Amino acid sequence: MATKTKSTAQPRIPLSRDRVLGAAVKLADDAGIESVTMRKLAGELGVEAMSLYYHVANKEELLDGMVDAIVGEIEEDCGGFAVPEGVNWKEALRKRILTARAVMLRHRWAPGVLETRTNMSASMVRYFDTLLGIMVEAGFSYGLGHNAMHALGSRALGFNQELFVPADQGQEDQNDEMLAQMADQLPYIVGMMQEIAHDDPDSMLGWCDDQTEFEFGLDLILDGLDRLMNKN
Amino acid sequence: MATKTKSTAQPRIPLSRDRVLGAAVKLADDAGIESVTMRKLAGELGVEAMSLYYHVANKEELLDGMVDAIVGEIEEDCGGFAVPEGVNWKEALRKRILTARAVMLRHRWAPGVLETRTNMSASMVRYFDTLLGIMVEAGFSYGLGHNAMHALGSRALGFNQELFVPADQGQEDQNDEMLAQMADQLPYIVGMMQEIAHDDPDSMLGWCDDQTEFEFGLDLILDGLDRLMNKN
DNA sequence: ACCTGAACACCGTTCAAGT
DNA sequence: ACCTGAACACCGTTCAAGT
Repeated sequence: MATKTKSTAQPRIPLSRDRVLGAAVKLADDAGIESVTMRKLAGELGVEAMSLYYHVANKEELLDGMVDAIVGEIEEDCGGFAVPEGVNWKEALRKRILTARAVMLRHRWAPGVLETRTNMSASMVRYFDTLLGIMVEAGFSYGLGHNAMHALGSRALGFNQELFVPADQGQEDQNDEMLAQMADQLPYIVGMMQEIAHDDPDSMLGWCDDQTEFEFGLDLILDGLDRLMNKN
Repeated sequence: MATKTKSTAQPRIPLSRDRVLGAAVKLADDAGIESVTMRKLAGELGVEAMSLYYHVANKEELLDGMVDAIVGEIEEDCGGFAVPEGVNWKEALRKRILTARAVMLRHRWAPGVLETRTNMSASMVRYFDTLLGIMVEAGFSYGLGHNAMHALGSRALGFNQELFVPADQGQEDQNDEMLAQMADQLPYIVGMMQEIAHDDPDSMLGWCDDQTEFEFGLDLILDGLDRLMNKN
C-alpha cells in the first residue's frame, strides 16, 4: 500500500559486485572497518542485508574483494605492474613501496584487514611478482630475492605495524609529573622522551613522524640488500 | 530441586582474574582465538558468562590481560627485564628477540591480538624499555635508538606478519600444471618456485623456513644499525 | 563479595519466497 | 535474475536479583 516514491522516483541502479565493494571501501574509509557489517553496508546501498549475498558469497569474500580494490589502486598509481627495464632496482622498489604506502594512508583500515586474509589474492601475488621481478632483473638470485621479500614483510605493501605507541602520551597536561613517576620503571624511554621534549618542546607529534620512520626502516633493509648483492 | 552433585562435590575453586586469564590463554592455544568468547570461556571455567565480568571489565580488557600474560612469559624466559651490563648489544638484543619469538610460537594467536591493542600494556612498555636500554648503554643516541625500535617494529616482539603466502601452494598434486598456468602471469614467482623445487623437490616446506627468514631479516636490520653506529 | 537469569541490541547466515 | 522477510545461532553487555 501507499506509493513507493522515495524522492524523485529513482530508477534504482541495480546492485553489482563492484558497487558493493566500492560502497564497502567507502564505508570503511568514512566510518571505520568496524562499521562494515552486512546490515550497515546494505543500508548504505539502500537495500536489504540479504541482497548482498547475491553478489558476494559471504563476509570473508567481501573483505577479500576490498583488499583487491586496494591493490587495484596501487596498480593504478604505479602505472601498471609491469617490471620496468633498465632502472635502478633500489629506486624502483622504493618508488613502488612508497606508492603502496600512500594508498594505505588513504585507507587506514587496509593493513588490519590485510593481515587477517588467509591466502593472498591474485592481484596481490602479481604485485609481489613485480617486486621480485625488479630484483631478479637486477641480478638478485631467487634465494636472495626470496629472503628480501621476507625481510621486507608488510613493508613491501607500505606499512609497518606500530606497536610502539606508549600509552596515552597524547595528553600533555600532566606530562612532567607522569614522566617523573615513570622514570624509575622506564628510565630509557623516559630519557628518550625528555631529550625529544628538549629538542622540540611543543611537538612530540612531529618527532614520531611515521613517514620518516618508515623510510628509515625501509632504507636500512634496502641498503642491507644492496651490500649483500655487491658481495657476490 | 535435585542435588547439585557434579562428580565428587568439588568445593569449586573461586574465580579470580588470574584464573580467567589463564583459562583464556589456554583456550586460545588449544582452540584458536576465535573460540575465546565470553560464553565459551565461562563454560571452560564451569561458570556463567556474566560471572567473568566480575573479574574483567569487558572483552577488550580480557585481551589486554592475555597479552600481559604473554609478556610475562617473555620476561620469565629472559630471566627478567633488567638491562644486562657489559654485553654486546647486538647479541643481547638478538637473544631477547629470539626468546620473544619462541613465546609467540607457543601462542600463535598472540601476534594477531597484539596488533589490535590500541595502547601498549605497562609490561610491554617495560620490555621495550630494556631493548632501548641495551642500545643506549652501548652508545646509541636516543634518536638512533628510536629509529631502531621503529625499524624493528613487530620483529622486536619476535614476529613478522607473513603476507607472502601465495594461495594454496600446499597441495602438490597438480603442482606442475598450475605452475605452467601461472607462468605468464607470475614469471618471477614461478621461476623462484621452480628453482626451489629443483634444489629440493620434495619439500617446499623446508625452503620457506620461517625461523631462517626471520633471522635473516633481523640480522639485516641489526647489521644495518651496527654500521650506522660505527659511522659516528 | 561473588555469581546468575533474563533480556537487549547487535552480528553473519540460511532458506523459502516474492517479483 | 535479482531482491526480500522471517528465522536461527551466535555475539558482547546491562541490570536487577540471588546467595
